[in-house]
Amino acid sequence: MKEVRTRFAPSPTGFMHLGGVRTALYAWLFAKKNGGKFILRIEDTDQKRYVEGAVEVIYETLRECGLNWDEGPYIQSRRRDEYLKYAKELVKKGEAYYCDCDGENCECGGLSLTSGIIRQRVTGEGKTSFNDEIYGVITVENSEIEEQVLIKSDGMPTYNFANVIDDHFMNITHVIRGNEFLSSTPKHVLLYKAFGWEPPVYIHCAQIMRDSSHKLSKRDGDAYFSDFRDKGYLTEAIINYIALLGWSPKGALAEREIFSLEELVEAFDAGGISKSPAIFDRDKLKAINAHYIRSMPPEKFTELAKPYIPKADVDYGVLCAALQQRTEVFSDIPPQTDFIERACDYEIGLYDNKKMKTSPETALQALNAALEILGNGLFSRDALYGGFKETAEKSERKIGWYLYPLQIALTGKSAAPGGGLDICVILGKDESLTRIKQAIKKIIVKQSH
RNA sequence: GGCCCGUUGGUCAAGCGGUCAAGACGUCGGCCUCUCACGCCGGAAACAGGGGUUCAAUUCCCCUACGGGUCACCA
Repeated sequence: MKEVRTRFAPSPTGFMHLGGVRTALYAWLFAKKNGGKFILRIEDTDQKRYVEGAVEVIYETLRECGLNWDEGPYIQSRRRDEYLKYAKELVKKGEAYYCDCDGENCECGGLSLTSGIIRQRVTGEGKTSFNDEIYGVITVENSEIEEQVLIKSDGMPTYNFANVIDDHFMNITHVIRGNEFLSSTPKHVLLYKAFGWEPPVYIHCAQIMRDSSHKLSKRDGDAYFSDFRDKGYLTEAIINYIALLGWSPKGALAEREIFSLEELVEAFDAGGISKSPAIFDRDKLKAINAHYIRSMPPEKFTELAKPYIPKADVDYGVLCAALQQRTEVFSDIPPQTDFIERACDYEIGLYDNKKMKTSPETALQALNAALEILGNGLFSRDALYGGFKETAEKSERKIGWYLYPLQIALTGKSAAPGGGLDICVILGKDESLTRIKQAIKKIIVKQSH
């Protein structure tokens, strides 16, 4: 059996697009699943489009995602003479010719041989067909295929030519790429035929879309892998989601959707790649990211969350435990923890709560009680809870009647990462007492108006 | 416009001639509860349309509609 060899062949013209990451992922998974090799090749034959630093971003992204390449990176621009050599061979065989400027769009201005342009010769008769693993047999009339340029006037090969030469000599067995190349594949097949080579197996993947009629583009602001990583998404979650966008496991695994990279290798199967484009769903990505966050060890969450939390003298253990269930993306943390530095500004109407049966008036009583409970006895969650419970029972009120106002007083927010009691423990005794006193003063001042 | 490809709930999707047409996200309702969440339970929601083939079509074929890709000395 021939060794499976796949490749990822991006051009360094920007940053890593999510679609590119997905293509790389599928190619990598396919190679690993079949015990083969994954090759990286940089297709930089268009010098005008070259973007400084883009190559490094490709390397870093692939490494960060765990998609390590077994060979390469091969750089096409450094192999230009190779391509020219094979183009000349085709000319010798009569399968290609120096551009004679008959082409409508030819710009070599009658320079003919000196233009340096080499085109493939295509007889307008017959058909060319190939088998795509996803789309099946595709056939086109040769009359539809143009006599494409192989070597440009600057001596560089075109994509279509370099791609074929490299895939052949790098022994690529399976070409996995986006289906924007589906239409140019017949040209590639014709080139293989001209050389007398065996074409690889083709696996074309449908695009990732922003909505039903636009693909996810760089202009949307978050089409890049780095956009998501910078917003606080976990790379495992991004990879997991991307894998499922356009591919799904079959049979017994059909209902499963949380996969580590290793598990994806195990489950991957090209037959599960879908023919139709998939719309990128931010909510779903977020849900998967949330799943990863919630199931990570608390210590790990604390470590990753710390940079997003204001530095202060608080109980991080309790805070992070509360935050972990409330974080879908790390960037959710700052707006939840802004109360740590000081209680947020609020209207005393916030004390009105139908379910808790509270109001600014009752809050005054509740906070005074809290002052007493906090002031006496031990400052621990259990001790405080006992204190509030006892007080609540004596007064025949629900514990929330005391604790909800406490939360407001401490945070100034109707929604906080934890109830009043938790916030107390997080802030500590002194800070809590200070804030309660301030809150009491605030209510009294407002009410006297 | 020519050529190529696609079309199951709002989204990702399972299904590969006979199913009450999975599951997840989202959404709605409920439970839990010191807020908000988490968790749990439940609901609404789909085979683009029309012809065939067949005892039987979501599944096979054709047409239409809609969508996408491609028609460069870009990849």
